[in-house]
Amino acid sequence: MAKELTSKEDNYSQWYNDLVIKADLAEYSAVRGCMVIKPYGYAIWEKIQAALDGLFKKTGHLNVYFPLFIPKSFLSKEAEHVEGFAKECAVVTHYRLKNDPGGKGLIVDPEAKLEEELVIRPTSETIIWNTYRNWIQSYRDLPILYNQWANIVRWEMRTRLFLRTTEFLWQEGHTAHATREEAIEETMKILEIYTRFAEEYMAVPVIKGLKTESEKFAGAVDTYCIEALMQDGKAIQAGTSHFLGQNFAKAFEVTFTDKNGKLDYVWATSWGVTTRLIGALIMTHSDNNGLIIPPKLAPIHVVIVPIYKNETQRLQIAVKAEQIKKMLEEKGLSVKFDNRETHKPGWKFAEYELKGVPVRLAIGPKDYDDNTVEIARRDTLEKKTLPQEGIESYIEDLLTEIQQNIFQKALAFRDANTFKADNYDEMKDILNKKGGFISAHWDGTPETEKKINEETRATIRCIPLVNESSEGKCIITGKPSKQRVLIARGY
RNA sequence: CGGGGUGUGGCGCAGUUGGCUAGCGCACUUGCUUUGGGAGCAAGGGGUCGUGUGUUCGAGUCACACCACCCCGACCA
Repeated sequence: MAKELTSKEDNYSQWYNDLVIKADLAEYSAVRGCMVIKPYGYAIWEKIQAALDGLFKKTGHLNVYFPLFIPKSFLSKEAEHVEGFAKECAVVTHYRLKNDPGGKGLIVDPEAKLEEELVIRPTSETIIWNTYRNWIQSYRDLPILYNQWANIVRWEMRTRLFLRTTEFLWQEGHTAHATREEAIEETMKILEIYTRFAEEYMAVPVIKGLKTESEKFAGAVDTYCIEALMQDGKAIQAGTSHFLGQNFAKAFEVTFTDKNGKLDYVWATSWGVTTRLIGALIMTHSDNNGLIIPPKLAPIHVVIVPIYKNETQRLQIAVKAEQIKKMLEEKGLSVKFDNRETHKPGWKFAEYELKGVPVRLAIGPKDYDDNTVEIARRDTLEKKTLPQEGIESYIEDLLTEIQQNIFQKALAFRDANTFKADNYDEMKDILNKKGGFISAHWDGTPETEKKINEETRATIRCIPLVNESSEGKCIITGKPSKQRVLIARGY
């Protein structure tokens, strides 16, 4: 009663906003377009970081940290890159404030103007490649496989919690290679890592694909992505991996001597995922009762709620709860025993459902007498009473099952909302009625792509990598097409 | 930047044609009773009504200006 969520069916976008706020993941800050990520939301981000960081390290990547500030001149060195980011850069022009002589607080000191203005990084390719120039002389210095966890600023016109904010957190990998083949291999390797992470940890099924010319990263030769489908039928890009060719090496004069003594430009990749993943996570699984968090990313796996009528029972049950908590922790699970006396059990049940804790245990007087425990799973809302004996292995298995179940559910949803369209009217009809992924033939031209976007507000999300090649005709122009592309309205 | 909307205790809102003491729900504090699906009763604390100027005997209410935020578009992960 205290916290009513707007229902998904009623207003999806409001449901999402309510959920983020009421589950205490994040809130709006005093700064327009920027959010405060609260402990529970940040805990999910930390889980994401830990898992991805492990996958990066296993494949030989190391973490570094580059500055937040980028000299303005760096950005302009790669022509397409400037074009892509110029419109959304925050710029530092001064380095000092002073008291207003008129007595009205602080003003920017006009004496303290920077000789060269600094851009707050919208991405770090330029400063990193400017630095890599000094680190690379020979093929022996390659490859460089670095990543950084950082914050980024892109001055967005319209923002939404986690999905699009002016400042956001991400990881950006920047690698340098001796050959084109090796750089492409790296690009694909990372795409695989992202796919695995999305599906195995986030339980979000994704489509691997290649971005079209007009959708690719400014400065890349090829941009690969993973695309997921949200419950409202809109697509979201969950990660990108770019093959940068020699574009940045040329812009920053990064050359190396190869085995044959020949001078060449270095080959590059960059790749990233952002706090937007949290938005995708929410929109893939959650329901009208609140969040559903996959066990592998849940800050709390199991919550234990005690139920009692008097002090004797409270103490007895607390002892039992602590025992169970300890057994579960020995299995490596994160367990919260909510023994607050300030809230009633019913309140706690609702609260942890809202927060998406995968498993809830309730122990009351009856359970105490019978050596049982009531176990409730968040994904299906099923409740069972089971013996305390062996509960820890049961829960371990249950968490695995929940992880699989929500993935399967999301996969089934995506499959049920992926449609083939063989003409333009059919496509528009699907878009307007239910949304979802539309698989259709496209003649490959930017003009047709633009027309689709302008007339339907949908975009070509990607050219799927796993794709039966099928001859067909472009749904707009009727020109021949060799394969279908994935079209959807997106976030 | 265009269109729409909202600013009133921490949150969500009501407040009539200007009228005397600014109210309701939630949250908060204290006490008692409660505790297996968001408890009940009682008592209490908390407000420059977004800002400024004006009209008026009198402004939360009317006028003008400004500011902030939210939603919908164009841009984007």
